[in-house]
Amino acid sequence: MKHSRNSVTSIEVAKLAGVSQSSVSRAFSHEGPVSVKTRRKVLDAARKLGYQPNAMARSLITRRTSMVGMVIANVHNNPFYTEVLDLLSRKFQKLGQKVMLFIVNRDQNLDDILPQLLEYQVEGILVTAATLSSTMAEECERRGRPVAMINRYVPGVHASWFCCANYEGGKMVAKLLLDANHQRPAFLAGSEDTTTSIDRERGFMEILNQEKVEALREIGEYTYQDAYDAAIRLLDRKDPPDAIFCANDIMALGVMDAAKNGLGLKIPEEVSIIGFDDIPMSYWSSYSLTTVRQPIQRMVDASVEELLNRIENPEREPLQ
Amino acid sequence: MKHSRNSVTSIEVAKLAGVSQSSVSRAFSHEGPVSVKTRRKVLDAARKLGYQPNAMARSLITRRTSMVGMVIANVHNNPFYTEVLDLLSRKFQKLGQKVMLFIVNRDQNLDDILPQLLEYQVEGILVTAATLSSTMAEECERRGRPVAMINRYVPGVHASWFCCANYEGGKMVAKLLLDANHQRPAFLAGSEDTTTSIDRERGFMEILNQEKVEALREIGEYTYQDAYDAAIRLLDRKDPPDAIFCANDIMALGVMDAAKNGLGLKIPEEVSIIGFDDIPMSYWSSYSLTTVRQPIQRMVDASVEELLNRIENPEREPLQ
DNA sequence: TATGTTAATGAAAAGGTATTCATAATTTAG
DNA sequence: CTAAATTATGAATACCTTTTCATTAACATA
Repeated sequence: MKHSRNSVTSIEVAKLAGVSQSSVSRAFSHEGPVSVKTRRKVLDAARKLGYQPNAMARSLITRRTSMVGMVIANVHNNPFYTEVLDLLSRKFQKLGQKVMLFIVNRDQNLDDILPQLLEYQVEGILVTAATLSSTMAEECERRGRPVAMINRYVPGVHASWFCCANYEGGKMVAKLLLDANHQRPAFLAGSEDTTTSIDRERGFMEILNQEKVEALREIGEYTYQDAYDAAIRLLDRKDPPDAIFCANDIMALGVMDAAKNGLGLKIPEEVSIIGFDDIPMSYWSSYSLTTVRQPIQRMVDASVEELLNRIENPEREPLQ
Repeated sequence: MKHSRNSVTSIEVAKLAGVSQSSVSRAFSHEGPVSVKTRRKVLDAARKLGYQPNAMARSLITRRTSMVGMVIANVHNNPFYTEVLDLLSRKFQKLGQKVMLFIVNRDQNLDDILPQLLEYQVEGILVTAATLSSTMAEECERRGRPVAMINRYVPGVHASWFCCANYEGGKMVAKLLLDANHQRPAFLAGSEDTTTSIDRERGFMEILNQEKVEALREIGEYTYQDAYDAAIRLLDRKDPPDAIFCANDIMALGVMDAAKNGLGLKIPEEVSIIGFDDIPMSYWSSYSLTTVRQPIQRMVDASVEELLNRIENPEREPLQ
């Protein structure tokens, strides 16, 4: 099947403008010596023909693509990552980077995604809310394609990562609850294999253990419904908790609804609920959720800038 | 700045495998006659060197990129489009298409986005919740890059579009309200320049006009907060509506919170509220919103399939 | 065994650009 | 007004593949 995309090339533009192909190239790349006269001739001809440089051909010779890969999970069930995605995309756009997007499941293996990104010569990869195997991360780095991660990290691998202070956040919540005289806190974990949940819990328990306060524990899967169900289990026992710290906001909202509407409990009189993320919905008047804010804009800015910086200033001889 | 991405080429693989570069290419492209022996030699050598074909070089000669452009707005403030984005991305992935993503503002001009997509040789463009100028849409089509739109359309332009039955949905809601004996309905419009809001309102008003029922009207900007404020204005007047049909679900949630928490009204006893989209949050027990479902999966499937189909079977001679 | 078919291989070209190098045109300095 | 320095230009090359074409190897048929 012949695909004869009627693409007009720089040669045709050159012919029409009465100059060489080199001059066309120079007129378009905002560098290189071109007289204003030929530049004008070229741009005129280009407009007439609807010419536009071919980024594939250019990247072949410049060895640059201005493309980055973006791998993100949890977009559909966690507004926090929706916002991350939004901010990341806009930030990359503003800095002139094209984004090749892959949306995956949180627990999905990326081993078949990464090769695709590398095949398309992305210059760097940003991974969010998904976990990269250490071999894969190293493979990318070895090929000179830096990797930056948001809210994940791979121990022992040379990749940049940007997490908010999850551990400290957990501690903060524990102190807050103890100060408010809560006797029987609970932690509602997200998935067991995410460092965010683990670190928040670790900080939380650290303080509670220090004060010899025991805590209940339940697990959800980072979703509203899972959290709702877990909250019912938690609150329906003989010795229910008087405060629940949730691994993220979406879960906290599920817990609030379970307490309020499911069991008719008053919040915060009968049970306090605390989230993590500070998604827009936590402000909604049906919830007014107490939560720990993640500095999302700063995390996005920092990760993007680090990634682009590592692209522009590659470490010497990444391989051997 | 020399960017010496230590990329290993097919030539080096050929050398190591002791075959010609052509054979390397054939071994990787799952077509073409290759003996199992040479294929094995090639793949061995490739693995040893960490070789991977360069998609840029390939696309240059095949004139195919397997890349599509995706332009989407309202991702951060409307979960409906978050889900559209998620489903679209996964669908494209499943069909072997790479996605170049642009997240824009709803009212943003796409005139600087489209050239970037064309420059990178995307084979088609999918636009969602953003509006494409007719000249731009035609420009794409003229270049043989089909355009498909979800929930938008450009009159008189040869681009595919997929909207749910907004007009009929609006009529349906009006009938529902009249059947439930509502006397004083209101419509809360989203932005004035989106066909979704316009069409839903048109259907809604059509039925009300038929029955000589007058309707109140307010405008928000498709956001929770705007809708909240508009609802206060609407419900705080001497002659408040007894039912509010909102242009989308997110607005309906804002309206519900305004009615319930802001003004202490009972829903649905004192005022009925109806949304449009059927986002997950409409199920949440704090809301239990009545809403019109958009067949999101079908819209996504249809639009993607149509787009890819038009890519594979281009109209004869799109230009003149 | 000789001949005709098919499969496998390598050499070479093509795809559209940026860039180097040599040459030509222009400007500046002397 | 000439020499030197600078700027502008075009021809040719390189980037890394896929694909065509011609050639060779393998195989089956007569």
